[in-house]
Amino acid sequence: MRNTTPPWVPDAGASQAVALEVLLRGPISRSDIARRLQLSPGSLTRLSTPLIESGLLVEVGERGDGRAGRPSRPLDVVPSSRHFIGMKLMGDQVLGALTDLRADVIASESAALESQHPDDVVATIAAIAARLAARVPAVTALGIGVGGLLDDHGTVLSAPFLEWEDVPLASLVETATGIPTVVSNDLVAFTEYEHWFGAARELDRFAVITLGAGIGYGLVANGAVVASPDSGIGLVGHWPLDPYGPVCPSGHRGCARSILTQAAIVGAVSTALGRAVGYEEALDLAAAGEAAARRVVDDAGRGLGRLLAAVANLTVPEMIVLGGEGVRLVEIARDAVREGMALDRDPRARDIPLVTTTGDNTEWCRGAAVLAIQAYVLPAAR
Amino acid sequence: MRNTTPPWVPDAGASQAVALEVLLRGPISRSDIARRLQLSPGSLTRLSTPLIESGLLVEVGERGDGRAGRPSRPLDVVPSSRHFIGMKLMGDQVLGALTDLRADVIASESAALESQHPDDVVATIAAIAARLAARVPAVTALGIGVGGLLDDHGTVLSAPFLEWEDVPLASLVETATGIPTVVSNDLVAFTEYEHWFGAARELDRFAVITLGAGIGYGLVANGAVVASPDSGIGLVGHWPLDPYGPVCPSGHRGCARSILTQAAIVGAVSTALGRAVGYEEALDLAAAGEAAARRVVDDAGRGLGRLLAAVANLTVPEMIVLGGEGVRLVEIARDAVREGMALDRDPRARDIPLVTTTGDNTEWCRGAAVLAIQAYVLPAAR
DNA sequence: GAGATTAGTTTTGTCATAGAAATAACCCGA
DNA sequence: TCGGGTTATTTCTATGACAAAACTAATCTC
Repeated sequence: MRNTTPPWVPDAGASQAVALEVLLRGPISRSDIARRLQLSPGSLTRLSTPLIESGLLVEVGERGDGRAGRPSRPLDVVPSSRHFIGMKLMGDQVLGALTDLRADVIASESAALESQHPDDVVATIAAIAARLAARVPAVTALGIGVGGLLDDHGTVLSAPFLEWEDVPLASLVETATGIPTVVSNDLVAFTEYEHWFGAARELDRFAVITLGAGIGYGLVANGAVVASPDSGIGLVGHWPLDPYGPVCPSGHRGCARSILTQAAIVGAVSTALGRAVGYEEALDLAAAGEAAARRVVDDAGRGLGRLLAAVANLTVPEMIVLGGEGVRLVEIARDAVREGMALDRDPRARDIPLVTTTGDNTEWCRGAAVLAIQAYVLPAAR
Repeated sequence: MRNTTPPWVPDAGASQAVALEVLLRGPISRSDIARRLQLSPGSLTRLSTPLIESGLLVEVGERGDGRAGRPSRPLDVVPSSRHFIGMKLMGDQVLGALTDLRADVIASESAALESQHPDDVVATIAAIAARLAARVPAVTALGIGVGGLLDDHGTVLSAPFLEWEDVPLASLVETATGIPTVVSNDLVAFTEYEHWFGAARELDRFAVITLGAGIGYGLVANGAVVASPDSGIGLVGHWPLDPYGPVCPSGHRGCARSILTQAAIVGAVSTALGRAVGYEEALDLAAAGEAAARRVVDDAGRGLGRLLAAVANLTVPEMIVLGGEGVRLVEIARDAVREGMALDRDPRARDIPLVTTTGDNTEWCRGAAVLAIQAYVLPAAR
């Protein structure tokens, strides 16, 4: 299984920029691109023609939007001209998705892990990749999101949920599959997805919070993801939200993990009701007005609101994207979230739009696919 | 008094980039610039020669640093080739400083405000500017830092400490002085200074916290200041630091303003001792081991530490710069600061260097001067 | 003093770009 | 229906910024 896809653009430089502009800003006319990139109209003809001839771009239906003048002939990428695979590595299973050039999911697969040994994990990854790759002529690149600490070369420095240390995952997978592979932090991947193709597309500043087994956080400022070697530690997990709240395993009182995680909510509601309930059931009960569940969910919502206020105060985002498997909490406890947010927020400060994603599990895979797309599309940084 | 300075560089583009590189990275050899800007050595000769001939750059003493090969002839800007004025506008007075191209202070002046009426304030500003400008052949640009909300064109939208709303300060001052004027938020200015010429020079990510009458905050991420229309509200002022702390005027318990400001510390120590003490005296008492002062100062230090932890967790900075008139608190309560920071920080997360500035009042002026320098030096953004 | 090494200059050819003018394709009102 | 206004795109050409390569310069090492 070899990578047979043609290169992204024949040459680097302005061609790259034009292609990237079309990839990111969807159908866009030559003149708009010229304005954005500060190029002359003539240059745009010269640059776009070979990209169209190579099959990467196409002219899509004219846009006669009622204005005077010759209608523009917007350009768009052919999403299906390249395919990518994005995977999310979890403690007990691997999720994978086959996507196009815009990270839209074409097919998805998953498989349970037999063990957490790197060899088994790589074999599982390769098996999923093979099944997904069989559906298309070629897969250009593969991205894997891992919750943990990583270096820049795709080595997992530390992933507690797998009990891994210093596993060169990218090169192992690349060898096993023959597909160029990038590995990065799952939250960085998720954030990149929102940045390139998701709800925060085109925004210069936004934050991401995910709810689920843990609390995830990602940040984009000045048009790029803010990442550091510490990304992956989960720095907001023990954020103090409620001085009178429950105690978490590390001994913090009322920290984000003790209030906001699925386990915390399930535990609190189960204890209150004297029977085991699931996460969705807990939210359903709260929505139906059951007093104990309502209280737990509202406390969580208020805590989330305070966390959002903290993020908003320190990073002045234009939007906050909420995601993760547990994101329905935001919907059920929307008033409490707003209330908690108002507590720590100056009334003069502008309202930050809160956007929730579907909470679908393939979200993580799309994020990982974006990593692969970026590795293919972006000028190689040396 | 007219602006007679020559333009920054004859043409835009690569020349700009070379000049900027030299301005920001101090003495630097042609070959280093070529590497940084991805230009060929030949291009560097071509680009640097006219800049040297125009008097902007000079070759400074050779650097034979023991390595083999021909020694480099580092280039540097001539700081005294251009002069700027930076001002800090306060409720009762105006501070001004005359600086060179690197925002180093040549002379400083201050004057009390007769009233807060815009006409009086502008007259005071113009008087200081005239006295400073008399010391040099020409002043290229003038920058003013204001604590409050501003728009992009130098209009003060809201400055509570002056009771101003919608005052077009930049154009008023420009008319009164004849010097091109920019007005911006004082914290943005301070942050730009640290970014361009201060302790955080060259860093890609850092945060700034200032202590004084209020608590200031600034952020640089991905190599640029993160600013929003909300910059200037003072969003960290009511950050919750201590659930059992004192109550601030807005009714928040244990918020940053109620613990960290000079007024809060002075008030707490004075109450405890039953007599009025000043800020420096309160810190002196704490340093000398006086129990009540020690306790107040340590509480403040711990609170500051928790604020720093919050900033560090959400913005993953490479450094935090601490400044403002009250910055000596950090020195006196260093252990408490570290302790507070450790409370909310994952032990696996890397240590963030804390750097304190002098707390000198001209710091704010240098920041404002950097605004003027940037307005002159940066390619005009359209 | 020869060779290695790094810095900077000169020279030359290429190619990307802007600029201008032409063409295309629409709208609108007469 | 036709011509004028308007915007998009193309064609053509001249400029000039750039890289590449060869060369000079100035040091260190052996």
